[in-house]
Amino acid sequence: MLTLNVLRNNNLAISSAERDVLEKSIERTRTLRSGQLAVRQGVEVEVSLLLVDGLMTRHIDTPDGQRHLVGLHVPGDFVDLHAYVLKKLDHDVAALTEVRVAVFPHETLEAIQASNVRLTRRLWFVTLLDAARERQWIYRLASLNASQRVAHFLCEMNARLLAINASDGHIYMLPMTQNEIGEVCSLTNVHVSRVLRQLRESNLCNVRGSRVQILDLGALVSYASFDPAYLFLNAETAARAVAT
Amino acid sequence: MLTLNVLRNNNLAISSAERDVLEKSIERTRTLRSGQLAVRQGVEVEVSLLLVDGLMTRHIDTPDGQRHLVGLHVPGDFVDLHAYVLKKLDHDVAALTEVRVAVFPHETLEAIQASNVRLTRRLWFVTLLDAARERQWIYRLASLNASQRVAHFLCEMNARLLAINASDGHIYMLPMTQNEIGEVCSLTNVHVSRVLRQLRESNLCNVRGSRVQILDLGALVSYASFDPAYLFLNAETAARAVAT
DNA sequence: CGCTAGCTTGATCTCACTCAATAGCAGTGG
DNA sequence: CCACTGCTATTGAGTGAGATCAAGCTAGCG
Repeated sequence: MLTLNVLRNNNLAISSAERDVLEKSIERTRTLRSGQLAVRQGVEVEVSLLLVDGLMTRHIDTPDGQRHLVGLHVPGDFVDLHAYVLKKLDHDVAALTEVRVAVFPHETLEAIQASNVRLTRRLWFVTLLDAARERQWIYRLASLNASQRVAHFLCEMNARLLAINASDGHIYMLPMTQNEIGEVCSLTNVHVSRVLRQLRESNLCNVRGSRVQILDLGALVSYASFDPAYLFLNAETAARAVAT
Repeated sequence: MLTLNVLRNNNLAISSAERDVLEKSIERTRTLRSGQLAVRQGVEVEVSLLLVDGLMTRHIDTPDGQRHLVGLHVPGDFVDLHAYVLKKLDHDVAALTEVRVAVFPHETLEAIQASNVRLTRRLWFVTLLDAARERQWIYRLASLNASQRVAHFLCEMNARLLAINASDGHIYMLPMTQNEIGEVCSLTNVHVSRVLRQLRESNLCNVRGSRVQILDLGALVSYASFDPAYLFLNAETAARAVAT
């Protein structure tokens, strides 16, 4: 009963009975070291992974060896549930930090789909939640400037970590290098450094190493035009994600 | 039996029996005029729409009145099937041209989900196909320069229109203004104009008004780093999408 | 102690934006 | 028939945000 504790305090409307069903579907847990690839683009897979601890990325490699993040996962997220349906993914999945994942064989997911309409809908829902976040990432790249993008990303992570009690609303740990933040926001590490200084000097937030401290959440949210609707949080969490 | 003819020649592995089931789920068809909003962000909906004819957009409005496309739909696409699961969307859906859509009440989709596991999986699949395209749009914005982005977009549309026999592999109609292409690629209309000229002068493709003529598909694909894997086309269509 | 990875800061450059002017074309009405 | 309006596309000139290149700096760690 311990593995899926992370699903207890989140915003998914999953009942404890359903959590038990999922818990029973876990074949085993795995640990991946930082940087390790979990799923490679184009390779057929037969299991899906739920992230229990750490951070994982979805990223697309470019021909010139760069990579770009198209998703970032926190504990409680299925990192590749869409592989249950797509079978082959259009992107890589990798561990950003050392992580622990729960392994769900697709056979057991098929059993759930055949027997439990409501839980199936919840699983479908979380795959579409990923999609909603991806759309917002498009918006972020298309409409915001460098510092707004970083601010928006920091707001998103704050909101998502709030939902799993990994942020107190103002301070959270984000074990990412400035280079990796750049891979999210499509900026060079050099410019991320400048942007973080600017956000610090504007008294919006203070990012030092892995520690993110939001100094003025309301101002940061407004600066980044952050609206957490796309995260489908419960009302209380959504409120905390935008103001004190 | 006419409405869903568009599903006949595409890449979805939907049997004719399943197409019949879908056909019977159509409550009615609607016509929307160019520019008309079909779904507004945040408003609960009870039907989903399948695009039968014309082009539709998914877009996010910015606070300053700009809009950015996060998706573009061609005939045969469900434009908001994800609303069946999410209930409220995180973005708007609008008609780009005059369009005809088939209306699927969510009740009938629920009936399908309760009774037809395989078809449900196909529906889930197409919602995830949208997500795969959205990820590629992130990649496009993050990794490609202006002319590569436009080239990539033109390759994508060629591939998708090939799948529904609306492109012969080199020439297709794309009723979009340069401003709208800019909303896809995050460029100003002025720069889109320059980019199209550049692509024309490089003998890659010739875009005039609504007519797109690809002069050298192999070169265009290579220039844009276009790999159609994310579209999950059948092998034959995928091959035609990248070369003669 | 030296090595390496990550961060910081400065100088320069460039791609795409902004502003602005012009042309083409369709529709509309006198 | 032409004049007028509005939308779309084109082209030029100037500007700026963020990239690139390069040099130090800091801190953890064998």
